[in-house]
Amino acid sequence: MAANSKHGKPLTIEQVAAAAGVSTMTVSRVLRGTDNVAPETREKVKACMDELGYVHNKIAGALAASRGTQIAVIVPTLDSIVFTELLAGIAAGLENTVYQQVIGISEYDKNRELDMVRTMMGWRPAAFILASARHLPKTVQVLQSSLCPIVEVMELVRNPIDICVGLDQRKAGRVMAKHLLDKGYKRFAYLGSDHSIDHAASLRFKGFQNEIKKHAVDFIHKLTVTDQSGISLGRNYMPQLLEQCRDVDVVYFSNDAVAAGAMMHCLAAGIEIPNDIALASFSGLEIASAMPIPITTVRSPRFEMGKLSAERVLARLLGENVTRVTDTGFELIEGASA
Amino acid sequence: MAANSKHGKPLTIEQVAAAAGVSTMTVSRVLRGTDNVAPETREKVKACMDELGYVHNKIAGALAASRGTQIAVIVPTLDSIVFTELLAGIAAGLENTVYQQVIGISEYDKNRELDMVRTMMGWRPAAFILASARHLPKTVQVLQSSLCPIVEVMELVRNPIDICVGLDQRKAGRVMAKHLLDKGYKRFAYLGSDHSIDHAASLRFKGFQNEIKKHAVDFIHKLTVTDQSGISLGRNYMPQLLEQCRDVDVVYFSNDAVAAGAMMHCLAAGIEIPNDIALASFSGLEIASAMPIPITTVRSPRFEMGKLSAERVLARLLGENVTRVTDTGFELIEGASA
DNA sequence: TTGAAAGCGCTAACAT
DNA sequence: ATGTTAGCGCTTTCAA
Repeated sequence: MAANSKHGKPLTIEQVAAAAGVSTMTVSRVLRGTDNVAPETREKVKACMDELGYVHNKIAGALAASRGTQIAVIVPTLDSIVFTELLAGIAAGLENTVYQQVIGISEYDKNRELDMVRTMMGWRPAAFILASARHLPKTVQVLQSSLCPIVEVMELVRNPIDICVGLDQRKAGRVMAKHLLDKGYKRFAYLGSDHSIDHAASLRFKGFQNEIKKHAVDFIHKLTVTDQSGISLGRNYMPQLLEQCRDVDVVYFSNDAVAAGAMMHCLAAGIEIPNDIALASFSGLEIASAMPIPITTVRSPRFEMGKLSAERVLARLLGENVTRVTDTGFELIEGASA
Repeated sequence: MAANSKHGKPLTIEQVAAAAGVSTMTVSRVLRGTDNVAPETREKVKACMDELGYVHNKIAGALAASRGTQIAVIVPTLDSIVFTELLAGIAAGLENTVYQQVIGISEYDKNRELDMVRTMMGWRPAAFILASARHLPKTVQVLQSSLCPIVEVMELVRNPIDICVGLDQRKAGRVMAKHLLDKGYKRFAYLGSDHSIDHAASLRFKGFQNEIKKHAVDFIHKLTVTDQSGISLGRNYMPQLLEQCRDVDVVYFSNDAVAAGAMMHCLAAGIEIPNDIALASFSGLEIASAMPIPITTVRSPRFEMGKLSAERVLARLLGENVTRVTDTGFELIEGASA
């Protein structure tokens, strides 16, 4: 029977030590699985911990060892599968280590990001992983002062604060533009969330635009809105886009959720894809391939990026030398929408 | 200029105190915004903290105060918007308090949930919020020994461990069944993820089934699969369902993502909704209303449940008396799919 | 309004 | 293989 803390206060190592007839240090060793403890002693201590229902106090542990086991992760939102898959990747990379991720949401707001960094820093995390590459100068300064590994993930940058794992967003735009040009499309439009919100999307836009400009064409229309990015954005603004420019061949979207929403409108309105209009996008989400007409898109390896970020962090924490910038690449997925 | 820790180790309160010419206690008071500190002293200390780039060490703080400011939240997955909206609600409820949520993912696995609870308990959280109502007995025991507020959210239960905020899942099923019966549907089928995985979905199924049985009908077919719940599940298994029973009027789904996937198949296959077949579901997700034919569904108030959970926790932490069980209700949303 | 002393529960570093 | 000692950086409690 567990005789755990009905006494008001949680148990301490000392009580376990007393019960097992050993010193607190021995219990501490068993707890951390370190050093050499005699197998029988270990078993005895473990039995006592079980019976008493003792739970290791990591607050005291982290203070004494002056290092934590939390990895602070900041993502812009959890509303996009892109970031939840990233988190799943990080979790996978951290599996079977002493480290755990602690998630913060910045809501695409740089000031909030700074607040989050400060708050999390209070818990003295072992490392930071940020799913963005644009920060306030102050944020960078605070991060650097922590002297711990810092990963910027998703977007490839030349001069990361510390470590970068990402893909070349401009190139993703270029590649899609090239693909569409090769297919003979000439009259392009763009629909997406506001570029000041989603920096990666704006880089893709620029990459795309640069490519088509090489062929002496430009977007004949660009509609960006400050609504929350997602299916509804595409569903709600596609009619407006089509009204504003009837002579479009193909629409490029900021991401698959928006493209899916736009396709919903087309299906509802009897607009034929890709005959009346073609659609192309970025992300490689489940929904893109599940649509009645699979969406032509570019898949970003979110899970892999998350896993790699975690691995970089672990390597660094072990004192290993680590590749500072990793281009994870991406994959063009040809659907039937273009 | 910030002269922060280039010295290797992070700054301590002591160094701030020295710089400001006060005791560490005074700095501590400023840090926590408690007690009475002379306004001028406060300003002076704050200025020093800013200049030095000091970040409050919450590990030491939590240890000394023997109480943490983290709220442990465990959700089954982040792959469903249902849970990310719940988290957003919790975050909203915690806004402008000293508390922050720490998120854990159980992956619908009760053993993992126990592990998570134990791990999180190590950080001595101020409270637990669990987005499920079924736990291992050991999990319940460990939770109870923590003596802190425990909220079970999403599913309404009679005898919660401590506090419950949720909706009556059976009733949600019943209400939809009634709605469909009223519309004259008679031949029902079901498609969803395996009931051993998603307990709430199985309750809705049972509620639905009980209601139709009152009218002397039962599901003519039920297809449950262990694939990960989502759009793909509906998209991939709808053909199989239709093949196995061609004479169905209406299909009830475990949730909107599955229903949306199924509708994708129908659209692709030229099956007319709701004439050839009607679809009905549960969740009230963005995608349900964005489909070319909006899906008839039942909306669960995820955000509100999250917010309320946080509020209950805060009230309890303030020593207030708290309603133990709250039925948040739900809303039938009539689309065009049934 | 401010300060001094005594821990919070654990672990590093050094014995033995 | 196990124990002893001295903190980790903060807050509590009590005093001034």
